[in-house]
Parts: sequence; structure tokens; C-alpha cells
Amino acid sequence: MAGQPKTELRKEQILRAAERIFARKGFHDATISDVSREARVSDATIYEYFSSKEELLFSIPGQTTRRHREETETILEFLPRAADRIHCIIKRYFWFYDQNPDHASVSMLILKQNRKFIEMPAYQDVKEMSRLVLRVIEEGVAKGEFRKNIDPYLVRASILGTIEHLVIRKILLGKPDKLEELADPLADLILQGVLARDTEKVLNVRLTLDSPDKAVKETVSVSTSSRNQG
Amino acid sequence: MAGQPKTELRKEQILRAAERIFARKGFHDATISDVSREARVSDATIYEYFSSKEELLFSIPGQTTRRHREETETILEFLPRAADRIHCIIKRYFWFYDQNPDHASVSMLILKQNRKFIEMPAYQDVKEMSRLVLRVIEEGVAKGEFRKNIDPYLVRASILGTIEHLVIRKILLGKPDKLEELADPLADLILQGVLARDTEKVLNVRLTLDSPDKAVKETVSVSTSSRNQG
Amino acid sequence: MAGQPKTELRKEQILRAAERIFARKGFHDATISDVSREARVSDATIYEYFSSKEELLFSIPGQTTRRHREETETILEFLPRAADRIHCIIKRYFWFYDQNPDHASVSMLILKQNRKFIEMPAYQDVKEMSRLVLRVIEEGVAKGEFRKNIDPYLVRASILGTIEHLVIRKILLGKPDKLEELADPLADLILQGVLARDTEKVLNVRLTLDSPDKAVKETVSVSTSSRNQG
Amino acid sequence: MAGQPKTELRKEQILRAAERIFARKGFHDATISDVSREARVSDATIYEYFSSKEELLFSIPGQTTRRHREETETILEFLPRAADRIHCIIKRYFWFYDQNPDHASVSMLILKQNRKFIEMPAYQDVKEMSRLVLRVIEEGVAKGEFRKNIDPYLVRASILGTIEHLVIRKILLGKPDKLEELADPLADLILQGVLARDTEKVLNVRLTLDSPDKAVKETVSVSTSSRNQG
DNA sequence: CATGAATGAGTGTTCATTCAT
DNA sequence: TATGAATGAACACTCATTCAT
Repeated sequence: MAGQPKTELRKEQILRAAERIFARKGFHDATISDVSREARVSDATIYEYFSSKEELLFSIPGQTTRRHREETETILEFLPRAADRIHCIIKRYFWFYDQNPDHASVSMLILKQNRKFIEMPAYQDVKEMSRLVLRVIEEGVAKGEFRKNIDPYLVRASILGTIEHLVIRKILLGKPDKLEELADPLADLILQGVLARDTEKVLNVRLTLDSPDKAVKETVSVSTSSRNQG
Repeated sequence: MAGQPKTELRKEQILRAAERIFARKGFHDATISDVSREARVSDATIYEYFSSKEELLFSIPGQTTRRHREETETILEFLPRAADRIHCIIKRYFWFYDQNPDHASVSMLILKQNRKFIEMPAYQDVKEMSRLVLRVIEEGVAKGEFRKNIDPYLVRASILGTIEHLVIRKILLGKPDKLEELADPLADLILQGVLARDTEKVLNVRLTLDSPDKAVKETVSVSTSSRNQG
Repeated sequence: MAGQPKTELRKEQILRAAERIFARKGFHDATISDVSREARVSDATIYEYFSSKEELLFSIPGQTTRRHREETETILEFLPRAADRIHCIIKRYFWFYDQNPDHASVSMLILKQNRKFIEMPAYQDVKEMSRLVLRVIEEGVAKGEFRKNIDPYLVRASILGTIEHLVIRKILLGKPDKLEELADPLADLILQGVLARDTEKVLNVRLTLDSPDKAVKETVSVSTSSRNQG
Repeated sequence: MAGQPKTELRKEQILRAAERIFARKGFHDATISDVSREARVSDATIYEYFSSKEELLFSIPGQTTRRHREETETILEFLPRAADRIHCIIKRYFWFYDQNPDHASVSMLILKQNRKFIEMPAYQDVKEMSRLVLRVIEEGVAKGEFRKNIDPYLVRASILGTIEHLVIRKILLGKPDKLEELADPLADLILQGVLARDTEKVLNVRLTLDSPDKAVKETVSVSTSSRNQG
């Protein structure tokens, strides 16, 4: 808990102000003065900490994104099954964006489509997170949990794309109120298309046994959709 | 085929130039002079046709989007099965963005996250297209083709979100070269999670017979997943 | 009443439109398009009749001013006394501006302080009118109607300045409703300071005494005018 | 004389530059660059002190006008007679415009006929000065110094109008060189029409005839004010 | 470390004016 | 004669950025 050097606090203060302002007004419509006013420092002070408005923008994700990734990685270690991991990743994404709406706006509306940002070091964390998702999928396939014939890249695109779409929708249209509640149904939907199931191959199983006195004809119906079921 | 009035041609000429320029440089980094140079008209001429730089931007989707939607609607009428319709929609989206990369850039990188745009009349076409997708899903459910317990809004988010994610990825990273090739696998993936199947109900059938010397454990594999199969 | 050539009508139509527009919006805030719209012609047409926006402006007073001067001159010929002439001039000025409020605005708010206008031929009419006033005053002095020691230039400045002040006041503040009603009191005020008198009224005293052989006719002149005198 | 804060000096510097430039070129024909060049600052600096070109214009009269009014008021307190006060006001007006030719140009050619200016707070000082003149006239009437039947508003219009006319004339035509020299004659002229005089009421004409047997002593009373009377 | 003050560089927008038809 | 279409030339205004204090 060693107090951060005062200068780090200042930096953080500016960063959070910038996040709020950029989230509210967009990058180009926000001025350095807007940010400095929000941060209660002078314009010039911002330049003591960041070399340009753009660098300020690119510094916003910083720790937040890294922490999100690291904590997610930590949790995943406790989840042996790929399906649970996917579920966890989705849940945490929604939770993360619910908790950090300004970060969500900056990430989704400003940074995601910024050609320069994807060349910045800060983008690495986003990339890492994306790789993590891919790895989980590939491991799921390798372990036989997921179907062999899926394209892991496509599955990842599907997971991340859906999340992004919903987050942007929430930012722009304000609904739904809680993204997190979409985590279960989304995980179900995705896993439905991905899980390898014996079942998948077993249809209308009709078993006839040679037991002469007893002819057995069974059709067992079991609901399979929920990933929560054993 | 009567030629458009000359003034309409001029407008179109400016619009296409703006599309190219905005796609290449982004909205804020592009100047009206950039556009006018590309269109081979003067700055002032642009203002004869559009009242502001922003109105110029918002006018870009215009016909293109509408036509895409209308043609898609026409085709869908010939496809009775919801699964085929979903497949068609996905395919056409990819094809559309493949064919119109500048339009794709403007839509995905500039307009999609523009708070003002979603209040413009031009946004209606985007909305209509989105509603069309929803309707197809709902009809699929109504007809029993899709599972009853899916959330059509979520499925739509999944379809559109994945497409958007892939389009943006292509724009920023340049790959894959042909989005259209992702249409089949994506449709498969989505439908996998959506199609109602008998099979769905028959799962993990493990039969243990009391025949002490013979334990029977059978798995009968029948391919059912592909939407191309009867 | 030979009809004016069609082209003259067009010109007049544009001129009156310009007068209205300039009166309402001022010269710089009015555009050629404003004028052309009011005149129901195209921008280009205006340039068929006037070589520039400024020339259009300078052409507005034109006939109106000349006619005002000519008619005034005509009337003055019927008024032998300088006092009545001054009165007439003032009355006609007020009446003129009451009748032509747009002309008043253009003259008083735009042209009067325009450095270029006073070099234009159209300014001659204004100058002529001003000279007319001066002449009347000088004649009044020459005839002994007005005091010898007035400065005719100053008196003219007083007459025209007061009129202008009142006209501008009416334009900007809207009151009084009828300038013309100020004509009598203003003429009184001016003449009060100008008329040769005591004298004026006291003099020309004709006394007839009954003394048959002696008719006495006296004119006593008493200087009363200067405020510096005891 | 403790120096004004540096920033006030800067503001004054810009204001005086603007005054010179606007006086010389007019408001619309002068550019911000003209002003900034004259003030030896950058364009942007002007906008640090004034929010728009128009606000800059409206700020020019500022102190100058207020000071003129205040000083005049102070002096008037020492002049008990209304006539002297009027004389003083006229003299000071001329002196003021003689001393501040750029201010004169801006006031007379630009501001006086500006519809927006008369709604600005800065216009209040002009109004106050105008009220002061009116008050002096009314007091003159109340004290019996001026004729009862004058219209104070008209007299004020006459004073201010004549001054304005002469100032504008000097600005545009360059003559006379010294307005101040017109103060005495103008005051005479105005007061002539305003002062209550014995004569005004009674012309105590005393005629003595040499008729030996009959001494005739007549006093003829004639109302003299109205010019309509014989 | 913090900032008040200053500005260079840039840009969207306007509009009087032209000219081919 | 009349004008639709086009534009050159300007200009007010903004703002990220700098630097002396």
C-alpha cells in the first residue's frame, strides 16, 4: 500500500478526467481545456504528464485493461472446463463494461477503430486478452470438449463481436441496463454451436436387445441446452 | 435508364469522393479540401450540395445501404427456410462489405459509433436492416425451425456483432482477404446454436443392462448438424 | 405615361427589393441572394443590371432623392419668406422619411457614413439638397429676415443634424410614430434662434397719429439675441 | 499610479489598435489580422480577451465614454445657470471628439447606427449622457431660464443632432479643423431659441413723440413666440 | 511542480461574382 | 434576357501546444 508518488496520483487524476470527458464528448469534440477543467489542473499541467492529446487518449486504457486481463487469467486457472472458461470470460467482460461505462465508451467508440491505437503498446493488452480467448477455445477443441471442425478464430470473433455489439448498443441506446444478465444466455448460445456432444451423433437411439423375453425400446429425452447441467 | 439530372451526378461524384477520403483518413483528419480535390470540384461546390461537412458524412450511406436492404429482402422471399435466410443474410453482408470497402470503413469506423448519426434519417435504413434480421429469427422460432428458448435479440446481436467484428478486423488488419468465405462457417456456427433438432432432446444415453456379463454401451453417430442436409 | 421599357421595370424591381432588404438587414448582413429572392429574380440577373453589390446599394437613392429635391424646390418658389421656406423644408423632410422608411434606413444607417458614397454621382443629389437649404438661409439673411450674425453653415447643420438625429432615433427606437408632427416645433425652435427680431414683431410698428400734418412711421431695432449680453 | 495588471494593459492595447483600425477601414473591411498586426499580438491573442470581433467593437467606447460623461457631470455642478451648462456640454462634446478622432469615427460611423449596439451594456453610457442633456434642459425650464413652451426632447435632439452632424462632416470631409470653435456659435444659436427673454413676453416699446401738446407713451405688448403670428 | 499567457497553424464556411447555355 | 452552376478569395475563429516565470 505504499502511497504512490504524488506525481502518479496527479497522472491518474488527469487520466480519469480525460476518460470521463472523452466518454461524454468524444475525442475530437473534447478539448484539453475540458479535461484540465475536469481534472482541476491547468492545461499546461496536462502536458507535464502527457506529451500530446493523443498520448493522453492512448494512456487511458492502461492499467484497467491489464488488470481485467490478469484477473481473468487468474480465475480461469481454477476452471478446468473450456465451457466454463468461455462462460467466465463473457461474464467478466460484461461485468467489466458495466462497472466502467466511461472506459467502455472510450474503448468501444474511440479506440477500437483507431488506426494508430492498434500500433501502440497499450493495444497489446487488448491483443493479449483476445489471444487468451482464442487459447481457451483451442484448448477446448484439443481436449475434445469443443467440436473439432469449428474455426477457433471465428468462434472468438463471434464471442468478442457479440459482446462489442451489445456494449456499443448499451452506450448509444442505453439498454439493456445490465449487460451482465446477458452473459448466461450468450454463453449458452455460443456453446451450443461449439460443444462437442455425443448426443450430437446419437439420434433416436433404438436399442434392441437379444434378451428374448424382454424387448427393450427406449427413448430417453434429456434437456441439454444449459451448460449448467452435468 | 434516362440519365440522372446532371446535378444528381455531381452529388454522387462528391459523395463517392468523400467516401474514399473519409475511409482513408477518417472524418476529422480529412478536410473539405481533400474531398473537393478528390472530386475535382471546388470547396464551395461541395457546400452547394451539402450544408456542412457533417451532413456530407451522413449522406454517404444513402442509397447504398437502402439498396442492400431492398435486394436482400427480395431474395429472402424466395427462401422459405429461416436457416437459409440467415445464411443468405450473412453471405450478403460479407459480400456487400467486400464489394464496398470504402463504405465499410465509413460505416464501421466512423458512423456506427457516432451519436448524432443514429438520430439522422439515414440511420433508418440501418435500423430497417437490423429489424429484418430480427424478423427472420422470430419467424424461424415461430415456425419451429429454431429453438423456442432462444432470445432473438441476442441471436441478432450475435450475427451482426460477429459480422461487424470481422469487417472491422479486415479493415484494420487487412485479413482475411475475402470475408465472404466466412459466411458458411459463420452461418453454421450460429445455426448450430439456434436450430431445433430432435437430437437435441436425446442425450448422453447410457444404458446399463443388468446382464452381468455384457455391458452394452452404444453410441450411434448420425450427422444432423449441417443446414444443407435434408 | 409611356410605359417604361421592360428593362427599366426590372431594374426598379430589383432596386426596391434591395432597399427593403438592406433596410432590414443592413448592407453587409444582407446577401445578393436575399435581394434576388425578394425581387424574384436570380442572383445572376442582378448582375445584368448592376455591376456589383455596392453599385446596387449606391443606386438605391437615385430618383427618390432627386424627386424629393425637385419637388421641394418647386414648392419653395411659391414661398417668398425664408421662414416659411425653412418650415417647408423641415416638413417635407419629415414627411419624406415618414413615407419612405426603407429609404430612410438605407440613407441614414448605411449611406450617410459611407466614405465611398460621398464620392459617387448619386451623392450629388444629397449635396444639392443640402445646398438648397444653405441658400435659403443665406437668402433669409440677405433679405434681413434672418439675423446678420448667424453662421448659415451652422444653421444648416442644425436643421439637417436635428432631422437626421430624429430620423435615426425613429428607425432604431421606433418613436415617434409620426416625425411630421415634429416639423412645426422644430421650425419654431430653429427660427427662434435665427429670425431677426424684437424687431421682428415689435418692429414694423406703424403708428398713425392724429397729427394731420405729421405721419410718423418708426422702426425701432433692438438687439436682443446674444446670450452673452446682459 | 500603481500600474494596471499586465492583462489590463494588453486589453487596452488591443482596444486602441482596434479603434484605430476600425476608424480607418470600417468594421467590415477591417480584419482581425489588421487589428492584431496593429496591436502587435497574434490573432489568437485577441480572442483571449474578446470573444468575437463584434464584442471587440462594442468594447471600444468603454471607459472613454464613461469618463467623458463623468467629468462633464462634475463640471456642470459648478455651473448654476442652465445656459452655461448647455454651453459647457456642447463645448466638451466638440473638444472630446476633437481629441479622440478615432473614437469619433467608431462612434459616429459604426456604432451609432448599429442595431445590436443599442442593446449592449456599453450603450448605457451613451444613454446616460443623453439623459444628462435632457435633465439640464428640463431644469432650465423649471428654473424659468428657458421658455416654458419648448419641447426638451426636441431641444436635446437639436443639440445632439447638430453636434453629430458636424462631427460626421468633419470625419468625412475633414473640415472644420477645430470643431471646438463651433461651440460658442452653436450654443448661441440653440440658446437663442430656448432662452426666456423679457422681450419674449413684452416688448416695452416706449415711443416718445415730439408732438408738443400731446405726449404719447405707448406700450405695445405682442406675443412673439409663434412664428405663425404676424 | 504548476501555470498564465501567448500563438502558429489550420479549417469550415460564406458569398460576391462569373459564364456557358 | 435570364439563370443554374461553379468557384476564388477571404476570414473569423479554434485549439493543441509552448515557455517564461
